[in-house]
Amino acid sequence: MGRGKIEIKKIENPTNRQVTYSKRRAGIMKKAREITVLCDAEVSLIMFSSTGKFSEYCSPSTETKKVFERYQQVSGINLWSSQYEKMLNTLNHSKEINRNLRREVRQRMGEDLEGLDIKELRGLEQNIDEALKLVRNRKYHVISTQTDTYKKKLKNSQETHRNLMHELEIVEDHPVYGFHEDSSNYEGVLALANDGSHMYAFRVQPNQQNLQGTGYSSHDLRLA
Amino acid sequence: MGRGKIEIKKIENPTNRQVTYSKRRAGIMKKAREITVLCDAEVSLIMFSSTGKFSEYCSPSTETKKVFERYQQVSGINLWSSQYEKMLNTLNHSKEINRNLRREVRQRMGEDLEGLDIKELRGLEQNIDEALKLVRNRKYHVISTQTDTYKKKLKNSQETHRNLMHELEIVEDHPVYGFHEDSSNYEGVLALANDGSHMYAFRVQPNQQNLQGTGYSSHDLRLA
DNA sequence: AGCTATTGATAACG
DNA sequence: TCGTTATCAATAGCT
Repeated sequence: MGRGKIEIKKIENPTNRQVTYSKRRAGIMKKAREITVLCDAEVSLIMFSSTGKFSEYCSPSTETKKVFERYQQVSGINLWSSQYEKMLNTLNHSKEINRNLRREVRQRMGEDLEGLDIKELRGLEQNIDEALKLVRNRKYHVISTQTDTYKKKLKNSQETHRNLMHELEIVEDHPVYGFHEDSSNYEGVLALANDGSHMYAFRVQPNQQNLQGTGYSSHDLRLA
Repeated sequence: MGRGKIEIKKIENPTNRQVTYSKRRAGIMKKAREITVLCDAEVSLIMFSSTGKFSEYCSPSTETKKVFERYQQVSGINLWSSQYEKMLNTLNHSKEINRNLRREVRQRMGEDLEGLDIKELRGLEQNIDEALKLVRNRKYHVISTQTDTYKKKLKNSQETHRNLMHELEIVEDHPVYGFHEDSSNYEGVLALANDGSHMYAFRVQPNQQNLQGTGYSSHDLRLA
């Protein structure tokens, strides 16, 4: 079709090639459009010219993406194997780390110890023992900091109150009236710090409860 | 082109439609082949007939998969977002769990305690204390089991030896000669169980050393 | 599937 | 890139 038959082989003249590409691209696009309409077909056509210019046609009822998915189903070719498998590996890796971390946590809680030999048990014991000391120290540190704060607050409040009394010229001897609530709070902290009888589930990550299989409270793990 | 012009709209007669599809499919395939050769282009053409029959053409130099990848790059459309994003979510989720587990482990080692209040510290302390007891119990259990085994072995060996002596009619009084090695092993176990001075890194998952950031030994974590 | 009259696509040129 | 046109190619309708 044209002013003369042409051989089907690469057009060496780049200008001619580009012109021919444009014309034939239009033609093939039209054909694609026609076949989709006439024959109710689903078509995806993607073209890159030799200069890298990209064009596509896709039947209106669908998307290129959908066609690809269907293509994948029919052809059995996994289009995203490279990306997908990479990620799958990463995921499996992450899950394995997860399993191991969970096991470590359980062992640090005194569970799942069957697989450990004496050496490991001794290591674990020492390690936990040290951890206990560290946690105790930290607790005492926090407690003392907090009691100091309360003491200061109390002192300040008392002074403020006393000054207030003076200013109001009520010089009767009501020693620290009005501070009952504060001082009870202060005692509450001490009680909290020393009372070891109240058992509750220690939960390091309270926001984790909805995640699959990751209630981290000691209680949960002990029951699992 | 044909014995008469036709309107470009769906052919209602299914037989006709199928015939036209076949003919035009051949035509468009040929066009695709021609443009790839003539213009040195890269082409992917995928078609599904109304009956679901699948055909494809792809320029010889490449693969449909490659074309898709290039398409994705150029169009900016993430073709496998559904699959991919799902997995990405799972991965991120897994990583978050991981982070939290790591934190839990660190806290159970007495690190990273700054974020915990008194209540939580007390919970952690109690929890670790209990874990310590459990680990100790387990250790003693293993030790006693192992010493029992050694005792039995020793006894058996002595008896065997004695019988042997008898059979060889060497009736001189060499009490348990030949058992020096065994009994020293037995003592080694006890020494191992009671010697608390020898510091070494407890490593729950020795096979994890190559995984990113997951040397689980107490030593590693303490230095991290 | 073939055939062929007819329309459609396009190569060459302006 | 665009229009024209002579020519070849595709195909609609029929067998």
